[in-house]
Amino acid sequence: MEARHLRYAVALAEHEHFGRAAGALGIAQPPLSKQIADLEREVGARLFDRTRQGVFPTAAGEAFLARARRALDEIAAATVDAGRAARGETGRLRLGFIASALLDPLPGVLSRFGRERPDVRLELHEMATSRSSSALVAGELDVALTLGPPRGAGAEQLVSVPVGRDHVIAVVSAAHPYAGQRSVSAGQLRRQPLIVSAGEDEPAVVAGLRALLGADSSALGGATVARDVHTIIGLAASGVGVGLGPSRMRTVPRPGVRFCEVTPRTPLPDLVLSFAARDRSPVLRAFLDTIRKTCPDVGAALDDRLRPHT
Amino acid sequence: MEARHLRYAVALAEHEHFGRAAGALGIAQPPLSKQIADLEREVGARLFDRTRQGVFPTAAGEAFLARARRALDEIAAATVDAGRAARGETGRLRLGFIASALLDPLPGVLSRFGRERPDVRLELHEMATSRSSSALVAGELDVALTLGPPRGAGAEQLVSVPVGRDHVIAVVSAAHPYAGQRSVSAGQLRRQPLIVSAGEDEPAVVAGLRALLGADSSALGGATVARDVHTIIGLAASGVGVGLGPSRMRTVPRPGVRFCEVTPRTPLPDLVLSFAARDRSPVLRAFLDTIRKTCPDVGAALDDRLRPHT
DNA sequence: CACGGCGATATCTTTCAGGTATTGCCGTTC
DNA sequence: GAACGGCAATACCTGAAAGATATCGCCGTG
Repeated sequence: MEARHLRYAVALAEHEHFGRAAGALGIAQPPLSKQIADLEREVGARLFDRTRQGVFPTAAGEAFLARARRALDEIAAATVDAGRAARGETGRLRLGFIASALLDPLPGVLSRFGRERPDVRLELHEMATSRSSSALVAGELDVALTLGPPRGAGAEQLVSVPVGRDHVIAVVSAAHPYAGQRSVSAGQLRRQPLIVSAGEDEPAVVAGLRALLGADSSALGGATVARDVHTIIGLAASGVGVGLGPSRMRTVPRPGVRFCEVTPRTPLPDLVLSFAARDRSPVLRAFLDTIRKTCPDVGAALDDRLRPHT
Repeated sequence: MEARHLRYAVALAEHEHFGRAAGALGIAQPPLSKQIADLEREVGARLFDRTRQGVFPTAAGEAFLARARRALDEIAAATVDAGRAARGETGRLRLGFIASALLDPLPGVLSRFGRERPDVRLELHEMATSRSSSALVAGELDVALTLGPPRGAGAEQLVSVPVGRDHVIAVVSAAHPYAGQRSVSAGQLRRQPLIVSAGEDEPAVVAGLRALLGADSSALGGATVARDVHTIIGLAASGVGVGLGPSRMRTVPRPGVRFCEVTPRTPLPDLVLSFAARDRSPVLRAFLDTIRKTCPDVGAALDDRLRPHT
């Protein structure tokens, strides 16, 4: 049995007349008669009563037609759904990210993406850089925001683009002596109780600070260790000491707190967007488009990475 | 798009391999490749990724396949459902009947039919003979049990078969002087308070009684009029008088009551089964079969009525 | 009784599903 | 790195069947 038979039966039921139904189908009457006859033979039951007043479905015909209409609806929906999926309007995007990405690029990216692709199911997984990398390689994530390029086995199958530069800044309470300064020097830091993060950013920040404070980094030994940047800022606000963290923490709105640059400027690993090089998923492409529109300076770099593979 | 395309896509998704899927479908590999290519062109999206490891649906392919599987299920169910409807296993039967039919043939018929055709929706409508007749002609009923053959416009389009003979019997309380008698004579009735029905059976019963009691039917003038046979029996049980009703009321189980024949035996109109002569509905045929099996003496009469039209 | 509308049948044409043979592309293996 | 092999795509051919045209048979109607 073919979809044609269903379409013909439905048209015949609608027009109650072989000639008119055939006309509506764009075929002549004899082929329609034959197709209906074939259908009835295959089903093993008469589906239509031919009377002088018109052609009407039998009880078996009604039962058949109910299913036929649903089948045709499914077939039509199949094409529509496939098209929507192909254009990336529906589907799923599994995003792995480090916690601090929630500070800067993610809020704008996610709200824009959610507006542009309301029917894409977003799955957000906060995880460390190394786990994101292996999850990407294993196909458990579609895209990731990590600190520095992904590392580990299979990393060469990934495409990575830096989406933002980052460096160490300090945060102090508004009452703190440094609060009025535009920047804080390494020497000033050595004389203060410090607050650093134990989160994903921590090793990078600590490494940066070691470089900043020089051989005499004993100040780090006594540093207060916070769970995340929010805690750093909270502790700094209450005057416990000078908080040190990634420049992205500036975006956390918090009264009674001042952010200062640290001199010399101490770079941190870039925030990096990465995904499987062979992934051609339209949802991913849509997400990359959103990234491109949200982070203007990323556009060219992304195009560079994508061109050679297409 | 044809069902073939859906079947091929589903098979390809299942086998993840053009050659093996084609084998399972009983065709060669090139036609399968072509059909899938045609399908992808029509849908306007690539549905399968051909990799060295195998052939796997894209996101669009997954969306398409979900619909395709449902469409194929509907198509398969269409044939099954049509077959069941054609065999009268599913559907609807609208039955009109006079109240007293609930006493005798209906309980057995309905319970048997319900057992044999559990998926047929039975619609029961108690109504007078004349309304059943017009409802049958108008196509609002499929079959009816009436008192006497259907009458009124269009009655000649109906087929009728008597399903049971009937006559007047009497009912009295166990304490009544007539209680021990096998039969009651017309003369005895003339000397007693009588209870008759005002229901559908009433005109027929009254007409029968008039014939029975002769010109001197003044006893009827003073008769108590009950709503239905249950009331007649109840009143008779309480000693109000002698109840008169159709012999079918014997089937009402009730202690403290005795039924007597009335002499001379006074026939009532037959209980008649009727349906539209042109109705070929399998559910109706199944119902007629049940009637035939439940009321053995009806079989031949039904066959007589059906043969010439088939 | 002739006519006209409608579905079925007969016959021919054309399209296209499916078969066979072959090519092209990789990945694997000596 | 060259030969091999597995796999999908392509080229080309064949046959079945969808569809067109012409006609028939059946009724109901004027």
